[in-house]
Amino acid sequence: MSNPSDATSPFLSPEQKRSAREAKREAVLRAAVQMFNERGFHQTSLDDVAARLGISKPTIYHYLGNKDQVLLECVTIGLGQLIKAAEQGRAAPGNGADRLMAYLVRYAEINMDDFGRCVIRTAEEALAPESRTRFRELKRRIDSDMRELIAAGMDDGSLARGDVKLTAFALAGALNWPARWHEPSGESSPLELARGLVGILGHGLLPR
Amino acid sequence: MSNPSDATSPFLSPEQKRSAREAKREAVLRAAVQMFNERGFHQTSLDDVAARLGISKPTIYHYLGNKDQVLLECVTIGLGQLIKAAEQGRAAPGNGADRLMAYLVRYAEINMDDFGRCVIRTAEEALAPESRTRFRELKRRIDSDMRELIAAGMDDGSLARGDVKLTAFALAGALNWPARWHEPSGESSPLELARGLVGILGHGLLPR
DNA sequence: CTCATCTTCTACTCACGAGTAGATTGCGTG
DNA sequence: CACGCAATCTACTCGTGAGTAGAAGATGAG
Repeated sequence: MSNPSDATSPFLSPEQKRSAREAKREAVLRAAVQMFNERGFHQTSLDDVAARLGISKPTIYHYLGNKDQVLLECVTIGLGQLIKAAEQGRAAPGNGADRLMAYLVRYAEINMDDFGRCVIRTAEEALAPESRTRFRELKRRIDSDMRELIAAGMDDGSLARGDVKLTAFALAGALNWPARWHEPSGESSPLELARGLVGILGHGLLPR
Repeated sequence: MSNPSDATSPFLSPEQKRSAREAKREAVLRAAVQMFNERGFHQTSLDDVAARLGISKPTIYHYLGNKDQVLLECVTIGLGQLIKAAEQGRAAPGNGADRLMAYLVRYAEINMDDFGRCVIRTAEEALAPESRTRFRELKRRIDSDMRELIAAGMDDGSLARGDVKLTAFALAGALNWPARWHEPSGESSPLELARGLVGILGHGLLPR
């Protein structure tokens, strides 16, 4: 509107510059997270990441402080998606069980995506102490979100009563695991898989 | 019996020497796996492991070829325990569901133990290519063991029918996860936790 | 007694990769 | 025009840790 550079012009407004910078930062994170997921954090040097983007290592340092921060940003993005999913889950229609299931499906899907996979595959020890603390805090938040949804479902009678904490661990484990085995190029889509897993967890192994 | 060195003698028979050597090898693996679990593989140098045992690094190399082999041996031990558990599970009394549940409890317990935890916490990328192949083979074996038990239970009607492969992934995920969060020094014992988790998986989230 | 073998050590080498110094180019502003 | 700032590069430093060379002490065999 008030911005005079609607068309393709080499003269960028301050706002455009900011978002260009932001886009580059994100491109670095995206490339990094994919390589971390493919080859592992310790097997991926920042030189490798730079090469993938056709840039040099100091450029990465221009956008991000150090390798630890690159990883922390990646997992923070993934955890942010999970937090958002919990908010949406709480607002979903239906009873407690419906809301939990909606959340769980989304949770599993995120864990098959770039940043979500990174959250699961990242061992805390890989992070520097302060980053590790931050990582733990966010994960604790995710855990408490899940427990809250579970407890609500047990309270309204739409879920079987049981140990909330243990249930959360069982669900998290089952739905985190795809981050380790699911091949993005595989036959079945993340959504199908997510629904399948949640179905199994909902009904249990034993016949009804 | 025929061995003249029953009492404590500094003169060791060939057999004693062999087992002494074996004991040292195992001590190295035990120390290594504990440190890998605590601090992570990449954060643990063989100098660290040697220091923990009060020996020097070349001594480790005297018993094991290289760091990769140390890790491979550790996970192989863990996977061996899981294979053994499957054999015992197949021989357990009761119907298919009973056998599966017995196996699952044992499976979860192993994953809270030193070598089992290492299996779960070890990312394939950490291993050298040939070791990685071996690791994959063994894990595939574990997976097929579990699927076999599941399929048998579905066949005899003691388990609900469903997608065997997906069910195996859901169970494995839920029961592997404790390797990441369970604190050996925690309140509840591995056996209790294992039973709790298996109970949840058996009955499902929804009320019956 | 001597020689081979096993165990262990001290003291290296060497590659890799995180992180930095400092130059360069180019745009935008006073 | 000159200066500052953003973006990017080439070419380093430097620590760490895997793996090795080679010596030294014990033990047992011929």
